Amino acid sequence: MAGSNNHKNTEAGSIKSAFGAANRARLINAYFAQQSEENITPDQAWAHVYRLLLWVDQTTGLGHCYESDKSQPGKRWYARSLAFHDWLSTALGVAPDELAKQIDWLFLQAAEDLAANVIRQAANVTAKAETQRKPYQGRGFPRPGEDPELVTIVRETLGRYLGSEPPPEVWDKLVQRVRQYLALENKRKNLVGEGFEDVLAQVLQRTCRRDDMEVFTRRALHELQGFNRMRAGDKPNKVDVSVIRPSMRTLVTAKWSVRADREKQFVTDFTDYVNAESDRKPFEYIFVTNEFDPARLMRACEQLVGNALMFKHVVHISTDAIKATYGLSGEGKDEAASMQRVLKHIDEGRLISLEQWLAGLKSE
DNA sequence: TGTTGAGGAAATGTGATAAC
DNA sequence: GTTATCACATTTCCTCAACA
Repeated sequence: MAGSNNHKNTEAGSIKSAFGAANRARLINAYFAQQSEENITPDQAWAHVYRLLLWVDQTTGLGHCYESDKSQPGKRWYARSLAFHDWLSTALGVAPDELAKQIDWLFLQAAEDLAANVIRQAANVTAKAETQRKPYQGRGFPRPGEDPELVTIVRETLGRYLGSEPPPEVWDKLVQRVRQYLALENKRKNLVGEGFEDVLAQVLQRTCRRDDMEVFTRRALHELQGFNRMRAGDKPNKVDVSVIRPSMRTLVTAKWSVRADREKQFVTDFTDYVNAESDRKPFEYIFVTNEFDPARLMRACEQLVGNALMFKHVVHISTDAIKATYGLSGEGKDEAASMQRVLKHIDEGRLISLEQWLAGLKSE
């Protein structure tokens, strides 16, 4: 935990970067503080990750397990999203229409902090903007936030229900609120990236509880025990999550989901790790993900370097969720085959659940 | 010593096109 | 007609140098 740059972020009510590392750490701590001790175990790890990070797709209302555009009604992943939603709400013990409120905790909290920050600074900002606009006063410059098209849409839709014409400031305010509402969803990306690493690190530490185990996030490779500095001038290679024990060094790449161009990065990162290794002892490379696409999972499980498998394990937040989501479907021929292969990897212990990985670390 | 702004890095999402 | 790939969009936070 030490080493994070807290600045003035710790005072409650004055959060500078709502989505930044310091506030994320604060929120994750707050989340676990309200959990009962007996709930913080490997078998509940998936639930903590999903409660903290998983969200509901705004367009379908269902738990997000695949890209939104492919999960629309009528498309192949809509059926699977329904199955996933069913599994998840059952597993968490909530009604399907209540799920949205039970998950996405980290984002909802951070968004609240962000909104509070905007309000706190609003007066300041408008005052500043006034002085900036002063030299152009009276020349009919566009007002900030002005959006005639959006106003037209609202006006035409409401039509005769609109009692009287609202003043321009009210239109501006409406436009601003709509903008903010739509923009909010885009900010999630920032949380799913580094936030996933933070949550994993906390889950690791809190469920394993070993004195001889250290967990780091985004630490430079050469600062980890037994890895050399790279050539001077090269930019340092940061490891998403690392688990250091006397018996083994585990380097983790954590990606909530995978995209083809990012798959290549796994191999180049691994090559860097191998080249930097200086203790002459083996280390593990592990991939933790919440990806549901069968082809992508299959490739990760089967990726070779030289003639050996690259990842010691591929870890999924919940292999039960995968099984439930795939169900009996599989429309394309290739896709059905990929699914079968992923299920086989689960049976054979190549693709394991977060619970299995944590239990292994704990009892080892 | 503290603040500010520019540029960089990193993340996922999306649309177009190529390949099968 | 589907899948893979590419290129780019969008957003935020971080770092570092310049400045008051």
